[in-house]
Amino acid sequence: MEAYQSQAKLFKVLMHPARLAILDLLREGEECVCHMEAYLGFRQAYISQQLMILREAGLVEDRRDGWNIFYRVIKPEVYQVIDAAKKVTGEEHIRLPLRLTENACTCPKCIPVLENKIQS
Amino acid sequence: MEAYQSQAKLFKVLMHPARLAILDLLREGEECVCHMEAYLGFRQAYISQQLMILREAGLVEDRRDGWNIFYRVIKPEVYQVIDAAKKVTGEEHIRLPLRLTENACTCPKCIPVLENKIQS
DNA sequence: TAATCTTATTCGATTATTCGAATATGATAA
DNA sequence: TTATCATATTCGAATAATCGAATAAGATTA
Repeated sequence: MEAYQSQAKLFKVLMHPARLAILDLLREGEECVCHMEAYLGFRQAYISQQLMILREAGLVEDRRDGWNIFYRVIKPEVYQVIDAAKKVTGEEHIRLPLRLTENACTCPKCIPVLENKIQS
Repeated sequence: MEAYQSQAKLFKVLMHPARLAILDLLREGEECVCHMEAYLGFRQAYISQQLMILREAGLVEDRRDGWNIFYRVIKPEVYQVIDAAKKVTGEEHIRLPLRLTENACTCPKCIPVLENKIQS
């Protein structure tokens, strides 16, 4: 039965809507926490809590760049699990539009946009 | 965010070792409850509880045959989810040997064996 | 109908998860 | 070195999951 423990643990990590949303947001590459905050509409501390769980499960890793911390998925195989689950539930994949608002946060990905606005 | 609720619900069902073991046992077709009892070593009521959760999730269905009730998986796509999870956890698939003991229970699958013993 | 069989359900104590509020941490810029 | 920024952590109350024990349900045979 112990053979099923590690699988069960993975499913336990994936059983939460917010964590699934975060993983979906990271499909195309790393994002900083402030982006997740802006795009998903959760409080910062709440996102950080979910990221901690994903981190402890070994699914994501973080990297600091100046003031911001960027998260990326280090086990891309997890998307096969998620996509297979979508087939079971018969759910359409609704992709959130990235860059909802261009100045959602002040990370290096958004800063250039702000600077353009200031200069013009 | 509601888009992730049904996926999360599926993972919630799969996050339990006993339920994963039951699903694995049903890979090759239907089995009666007494078989699961004998092969998995759980109490009957416990197995029945887990089967109820699998049933309510729409993953399995039951069928009565005389005294026994046979369960079968009605969403075989769920095995793609489980197998994808195994790749993430890096776990070997340890298949339980079916028919551990031939007279584990008295369901129609085992009865012939018992009758042979009596006749000989 | 009564006895017997398999399976299902209910109850409840224990343990785990969720998530808001408050606060800590630690890098950075002045 | 102090203020400020993004992010992390801790705490705790509400809610949900787990699983043993007891018992119910419902088909079947005598």
